[in-house]
Amino acid sequence: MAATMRDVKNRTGLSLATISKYLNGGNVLPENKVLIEKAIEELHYEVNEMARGLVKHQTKLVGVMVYDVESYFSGKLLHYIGQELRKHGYGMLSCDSCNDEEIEAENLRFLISRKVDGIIVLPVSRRSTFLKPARQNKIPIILVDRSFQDEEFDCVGIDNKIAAYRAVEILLKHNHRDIAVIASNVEYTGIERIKGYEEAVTQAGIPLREEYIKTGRHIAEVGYEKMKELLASPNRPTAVLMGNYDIMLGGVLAVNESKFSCPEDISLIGFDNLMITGLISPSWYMVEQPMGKICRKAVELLLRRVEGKEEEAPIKICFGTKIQTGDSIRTLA
Amino acid sequence: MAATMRDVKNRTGLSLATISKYLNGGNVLPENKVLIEKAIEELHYEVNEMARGLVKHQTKLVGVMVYDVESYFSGKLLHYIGQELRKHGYGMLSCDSCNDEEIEAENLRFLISRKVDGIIVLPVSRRSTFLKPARQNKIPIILVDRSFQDEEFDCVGIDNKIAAYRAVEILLKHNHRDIAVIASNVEYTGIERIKGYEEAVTQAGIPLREEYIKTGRHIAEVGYEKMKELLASPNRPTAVLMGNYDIMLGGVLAVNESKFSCPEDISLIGFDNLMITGLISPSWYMVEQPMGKICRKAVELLLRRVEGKEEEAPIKICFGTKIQTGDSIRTLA
DNA sequence: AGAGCAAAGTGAAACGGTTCGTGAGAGGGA
DNA sequence: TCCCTCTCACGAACCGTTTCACTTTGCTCT
Repeated sequence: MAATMRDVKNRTGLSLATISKYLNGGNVLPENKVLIEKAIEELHYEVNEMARGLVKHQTKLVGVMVYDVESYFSGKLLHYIGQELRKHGYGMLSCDSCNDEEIEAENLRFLISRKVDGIIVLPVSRRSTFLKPARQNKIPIILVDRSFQDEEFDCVGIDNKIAAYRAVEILLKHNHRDIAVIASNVEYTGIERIKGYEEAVTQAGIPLREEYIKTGRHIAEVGYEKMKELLASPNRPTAVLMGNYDIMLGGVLAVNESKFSCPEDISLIGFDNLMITGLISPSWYMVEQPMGKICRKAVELLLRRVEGKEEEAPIKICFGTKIQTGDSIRTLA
Repeated sequence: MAATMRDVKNRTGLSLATISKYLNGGNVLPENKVLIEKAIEELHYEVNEMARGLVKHQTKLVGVMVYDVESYFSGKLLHYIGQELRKHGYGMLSCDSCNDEEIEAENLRFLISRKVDGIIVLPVSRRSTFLKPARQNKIPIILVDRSFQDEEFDCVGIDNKIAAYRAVEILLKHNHRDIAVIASNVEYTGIERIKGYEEAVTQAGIPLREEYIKTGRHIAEVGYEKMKELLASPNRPTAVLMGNYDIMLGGVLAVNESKFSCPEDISLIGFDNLMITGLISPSWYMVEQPMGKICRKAVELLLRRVEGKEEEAPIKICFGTKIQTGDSIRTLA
């Protein structure tokens, strides 16, 4: 059995209150300080954060729910958020929603029963209803990357419409006019990106074509299937915007398997940066999100809520994006 | 403030003991059961796992420490372990050691003060000394993938020597004789793999060449640098075994940047499977670890320790590996 | 020397659960 | 009808901290 404060008390002859004061940085006589430190050392005493949490009504634990840990984007997010949280003395309880709304709802209950101080969520669901139990328990929530229309939550991310708009702009500058998009239509983010695409194309005076707008779930398989459809089409586009990391993964796989090559036959621009960029030939044009900044801001915002400066209004924070250049776009005549 | 058992008690008129019995699946009169369920529903009551843990001396939390979350291997591991843990009602507290021994030691203290029930670790350090505090606190520990020589811990992984041996065997079968290896020499796993390489080469009657054995830290940069050295060497090898995922990442990057191409000029075989395999041309030969199995076993073993069947002796479990074929090896005349 | 006052120390009551030893009531057999 | 047994319910103690309201200690100042 691990040592407790009572053991330290017995060894030093001091009271629990004094030990507690020492542990929390209060003033203690130098000789007592030495005494306590010696006892802690000898007993290998470590504060029981659980007991502390019980009386302080905080666990120093933050729940992080991501739509799919296997996705590179989620993994990266977990990395940054975990690091940032630790810096502030918080632990991270991560949950994988496996792209499944039911699992997501169940994960939330789990986090609530764990009494986490706050939750950061990169959601699967399109509607915020599943977050209700957390609301009822007054647990602060920060949305990352994806937002909802139907209710007001704090949210940190990028302006997806503008980001997609800029990506299409690049393609237009290379004289492409037959531009398609493959994106997710199951979450707000994807829908915004499609809007950005439509706006850019329309503003360039090009009529929108139904067949050039491919949508589906936020998974690699969708990218793969839809890219195949585009390549097989009699009106094969000259360029494609792939609206998120997973779709890009599938899309490029489809191109590699086909008789067409990039950028000779088809120009590509993707979303979200990859660690593996250097491994791929040709290197890609990509819309890059400032993941580090996003995560730092999300944690900062959450902790402000947790520490309870009762600022009511939900805050939405948008960061700008960068375009990473590559060889995946061909300039047309 | 969230509802507590006391609220349920007041609403039902029953005692705390009865509510507790209900919550833990004990027998309660049907009418009381209905009463309790109604109260829980109305109050949105959720058990406070922290308070429960305090008296039961368990947090239902497992710490998982990985050497570097950014590494694909670590991410995958976290995914499987987290999933498995949840299945058993445990939460996962994940820590990133950032390839730094000091951070690793600090993370351990963090987990101990969090009173985790057990720890699964994919270590950075080569020596087990940093795990001492956990030992003193009698927290069960399972090592995954990497092991130590100097002390006895439970460990789940693969037989690294044999895996590397088999990889070299493949190269030999394709008539390669000038075979180099790039691997990590900072941890047991890498050292074992180098041994497997040496054994296979020696047994084929080929003398070992100092210049063909490149070692360094377990990071992509090492793979990049060492591969460059090999390619620039007057005795350029015809084939290279890349001893882990990160080194492979760097190694392939170096080849792509060079005037040489794979498999025409140089044959490659790597370690650990990638999600992105399909994206890369040529597709790679790789030694594949059964990650799912490894993680399931690690969790199973840990939970057995946690539940305290006091089997003393440390257990080492080795799974077999598979070779994934690809186009990255050329058959020599 | 004695009053006054910080600074440091203390005991006890929480926090939200579990569990153990008892007690009350229902049902069954003689 | 009485006794025994079985099922549920209950009160109180406890888990390892923090914190509140005091008390003690040791100085300084007059």
